[in-house]
Amino acid sequence: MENTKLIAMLQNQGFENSLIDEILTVGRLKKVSKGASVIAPGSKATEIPLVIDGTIKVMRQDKDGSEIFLYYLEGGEACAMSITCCLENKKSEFSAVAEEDCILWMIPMGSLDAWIAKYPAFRKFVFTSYQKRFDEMLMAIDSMAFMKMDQRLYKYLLDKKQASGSFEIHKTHEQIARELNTSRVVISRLLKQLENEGKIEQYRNKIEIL
Amino acid sequence: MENTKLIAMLQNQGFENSLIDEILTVGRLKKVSKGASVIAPGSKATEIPLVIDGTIKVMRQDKDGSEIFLYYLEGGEACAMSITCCLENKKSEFSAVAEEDCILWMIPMGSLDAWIAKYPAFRKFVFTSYQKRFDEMLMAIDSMAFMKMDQRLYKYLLDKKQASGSFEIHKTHEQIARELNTSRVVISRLLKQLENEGKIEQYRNKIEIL
DNA sequence: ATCCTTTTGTAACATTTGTTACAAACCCGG
DNA sequence: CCGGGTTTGTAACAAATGTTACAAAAGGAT
Repeated sequence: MENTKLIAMLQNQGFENSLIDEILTVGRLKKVSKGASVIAPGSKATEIPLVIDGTIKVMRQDKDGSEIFLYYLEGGEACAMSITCCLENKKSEFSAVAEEDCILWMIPMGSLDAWIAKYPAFRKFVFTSYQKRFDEMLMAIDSMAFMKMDQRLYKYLLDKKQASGSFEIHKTHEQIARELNTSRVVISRLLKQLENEGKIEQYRNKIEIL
Repeated sequence: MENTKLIAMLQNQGFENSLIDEILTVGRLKKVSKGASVIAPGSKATEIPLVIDGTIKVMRQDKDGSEIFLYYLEGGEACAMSITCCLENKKSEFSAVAEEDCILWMIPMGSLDAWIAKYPAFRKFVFTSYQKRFDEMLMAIDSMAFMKMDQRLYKYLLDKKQASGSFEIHKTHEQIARELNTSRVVISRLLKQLENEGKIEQYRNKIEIL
């Protein structure tokens, strides 16, 4: 049944039938359960993950374990970074973790360059993916450069709502603090503020957006 | 003579001879003097600038005129963002300004997709460009996310030294403050600190890196 | 219910960054 | 050499963020 969904997804991208065949032949299904790592930083990508189902959280990390949330990868999206990693044979600069249980279609890098040369729709797909990631990295940059933590937090909550399609966010203050690279106390403080402003309601392990 | 340099540059990329011919035929020379805008935010790119000579400063801006420095484009490099803009027909998300007098080769977008399909070396060039830009955006993200202003400032100075090949940086505190999106007083304070630590020496309109 | 762990609330304080104001130093044109 | 603009230095203070410490509340397991 995942196959059906995958095929629909590929057709939806306008992929040529022979390309779809190749993708199905060459790739493999991979299930990743919530919280598991999809790409570890420093690892070498040899396959490109295409998200069939679920959400993947992409983050940047520094040496001493701090991290900063960048964006979510959702159904139908591929990890553009992996594409370059594959083509350039470079190490991953990201870490990616399954935000929910995920189903991925792993495409080995071997065929990539040829597909780009051969299939216009694939070319378009690859460049559109790049564009999206660029945009999202720019959003992350904008947040960090131009916004104070209270705004960043609220934007984070709204983005999370958007990505999950739910008004309820199941995260602890500690987790949120990690993703925004700040401390738990700061997040508690600002969440309380947002609550007072009537923008959210708080429960244990849960925040509801109003 | 710019043509000689351009051709050498293209050959250096391993471009196929027929591709070089096409690039020469289709493109046009553009000179941009120091301080002039190369890409205004919100403008639509129809040509891709390839830097023959000089340095271009690429920044992100927000609505109220604040900006944040992202990276420099130097000789031999193309603006990856313009490529996606062209292919996707989207508006520019950046602003780019000539940091010094620049000579550019402007390549109209029309031929792009065909070249990517046809020339392996061009494909490689495009993806390498993307990779570089991604890396540099990540560096910018790392700075903002994980570093305090004093470190960011020092890194900024070292990057500028790297890009210009000179130990002397001809900028005012005000200009630096703008690029790091902070205030002049903060920069003066931190530069004084760096001076006390023996890392730099300050003069009017000039900072020397030791 | 009781114990234990996790999560959240809060206070007090330190550090970093931003703001305002003004003086001093420098540079250029006349 | 004398104004007048620009650049830099500095102080005093405000606001935002980070840190430490501890208490209270919630939930799960036995």
